[in-house]
Amino acid sequence: MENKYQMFFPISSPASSAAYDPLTTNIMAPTSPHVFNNFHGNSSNGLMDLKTDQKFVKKAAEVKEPVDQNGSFVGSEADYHLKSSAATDKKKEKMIRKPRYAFQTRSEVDILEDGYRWRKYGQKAVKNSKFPRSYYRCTHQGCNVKKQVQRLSKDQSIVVTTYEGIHTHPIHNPTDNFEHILSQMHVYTPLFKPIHL
DNA sequence: CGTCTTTGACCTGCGC
DNA sequence: GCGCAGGTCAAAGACG
Repeated sequence: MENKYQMFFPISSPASSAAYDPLTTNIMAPTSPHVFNNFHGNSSNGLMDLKTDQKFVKKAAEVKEPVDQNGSFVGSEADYHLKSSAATDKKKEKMIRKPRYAFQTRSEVDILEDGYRWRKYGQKAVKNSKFPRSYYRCTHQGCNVKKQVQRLSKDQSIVVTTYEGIHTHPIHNPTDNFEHILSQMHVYTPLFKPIHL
C-alpha cells in the first residue's frame, strides 16, 4: 500500500486575521485529528492551474494576498469575508458561510484516507487541466462537510484536496485518521514567511 | 440488498 | 441575453 504523502502546508497568512500563526499552524497539524478543519484556504494563483472560487481568487489578488512561488497552498479565511460592492445581502451571506481548507499533498493516490467516510457525488472536467475534479460529501448523518480532490495538471504527483465545512462527529476510523497519515507522511514546509500588511 | 461510483443533465453565478 | 465553467442532483449500474 502506497502511503507516502508529502504535504504542502499553508504558508500564507490571512489578510485580515490574527488567526494565522506559523508556529501553531504547523504544530497543530500533527497533533490534532481534526487538523483538516484547522486550515484556511481556497485557491489562488498560488495553486497554479487550480481554479476554484474565482471571485475569491480575484479578490485575494486585489488585496495582494501572498502568492507562493512554490505552487503550494495559498489562501485564507479572509477571502471568504471579502465581498464585492455589488453583492447582495444574500450573496454576502453565502460567501461567508463555509470556509474552505485546502491541502496539497504529493501522493500517488487521489484519496487521502483521513478517517472519515466520504461519498462521491460528482466529477467534473476542469478547464485547462487534463485531470478531473472529484466531489465528495461526508456520509455521516447531519454532517455536511464536502471535499474536492484534484490533481495539478502541471505536476500530476500533487493532489489538491479542498475541505469545506466542519465535521460534527468523531472520526469514523480512529486508526486511520490524519494523525496516522502524518506519521507516514513527509511533511513539507517550503517556507514560512508571515506577510506584512 | 445496501452502499458506492459513474455520468449526463440541470442549476447558478459570472463575464462579455 | 448568451455562453461558459463550477457545482450538484439523481438515475443507473457495479460491487461485495
